[in-house]
Amino acid sequence: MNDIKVIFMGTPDFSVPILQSLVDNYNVIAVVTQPDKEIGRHKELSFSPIKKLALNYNIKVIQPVRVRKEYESITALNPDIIITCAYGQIIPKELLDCPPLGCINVHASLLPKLRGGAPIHRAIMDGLSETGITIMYMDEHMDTGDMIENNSIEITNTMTTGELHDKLSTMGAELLIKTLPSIIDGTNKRVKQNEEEATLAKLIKREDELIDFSKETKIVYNQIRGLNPFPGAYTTIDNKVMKVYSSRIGNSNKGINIGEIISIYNDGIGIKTLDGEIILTIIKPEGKKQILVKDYLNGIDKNKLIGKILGSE
RNA sequence: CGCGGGAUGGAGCAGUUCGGUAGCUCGUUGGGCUCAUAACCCAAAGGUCAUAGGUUCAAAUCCUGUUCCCGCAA
Repeated sequence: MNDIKVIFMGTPDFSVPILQSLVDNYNVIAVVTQPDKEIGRHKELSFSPIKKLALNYNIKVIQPVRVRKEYESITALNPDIIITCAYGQIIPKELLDCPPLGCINVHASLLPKLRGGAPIHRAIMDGLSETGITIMYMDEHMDTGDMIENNSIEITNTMTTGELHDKLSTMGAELLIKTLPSIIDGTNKRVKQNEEEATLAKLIKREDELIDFSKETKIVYNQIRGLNPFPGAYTTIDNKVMKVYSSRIGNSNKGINIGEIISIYNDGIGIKTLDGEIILTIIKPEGKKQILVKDYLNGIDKNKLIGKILGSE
């Protein structure tokens, strides 16, 4: 059964372990990924992580600009099954109907919770205590198809998106390999999603990255760890952008102004929030590298820092 | 060549405007104090000032090229 023809569609690091495990166990005849992008300051052409892996194994790579229109090179390969994971484009009906065993998606949440493009970031930013992986059939809408199998994982209070990403990525690969045999021989489960329980995990936009200190401390804290390590939460200081990668919750009630620097600690700076204090511990000032606030404080006059307002333009 | 910031002992910075002794806060090492300490006191080690060339009696500083890092925009 392992000689069935598999096509994998995916793009970022998250989908790399999934493709790797497929390559190890099945006959992957082609990989579909996003087109090469000009990225960075000097517009260097960059391959997606999935393309790099595929090239290592000499697997055919297809990179449609719009897969909605350019699906024929994929259907022409007559795959038995298509497996997607964080591909980045909507799959057209023509493609969904093509493989006899269907189109299977590996999604990084416990559906119907957190449908959409940023389920890992949103799980932490929303302060959830649990998330997971769902293996599902795809349909014409975003993450709404019937569920086959899932596996949950606890989100601890200190976990970042980066840590959760890596755990879910590994879990997704394992669950897929465990589930695939039943899909191939037709003995798998098939459960409809409960629409009433559905939530959305929208893509992260620039405005989602700006820290709003007028929110509760817990919300700010979740935002910061939810955007670590990428793309990073940010605020401004002296009219310059400052990214914030790590923080802890303080217990001071000093200060009047939201966003004001109210305390200096050995390892961080305390900022006034709606209901208390958030202590920033890892930051990246504009033009600098990411540094511990402990180190940042060595180079500046601490007395001048007290009373500054962050995020005030 | 999209716009901008940056490179100075192990870390974070000042010094560059106006050329003239390598400085600060930490860390490290050794010693002291202390019941004790991440606290305090004393001392020491540690820097081709990213790199190449130019101007000059003299360059971290002025001029030119190069490399690397970062923010924005895509």
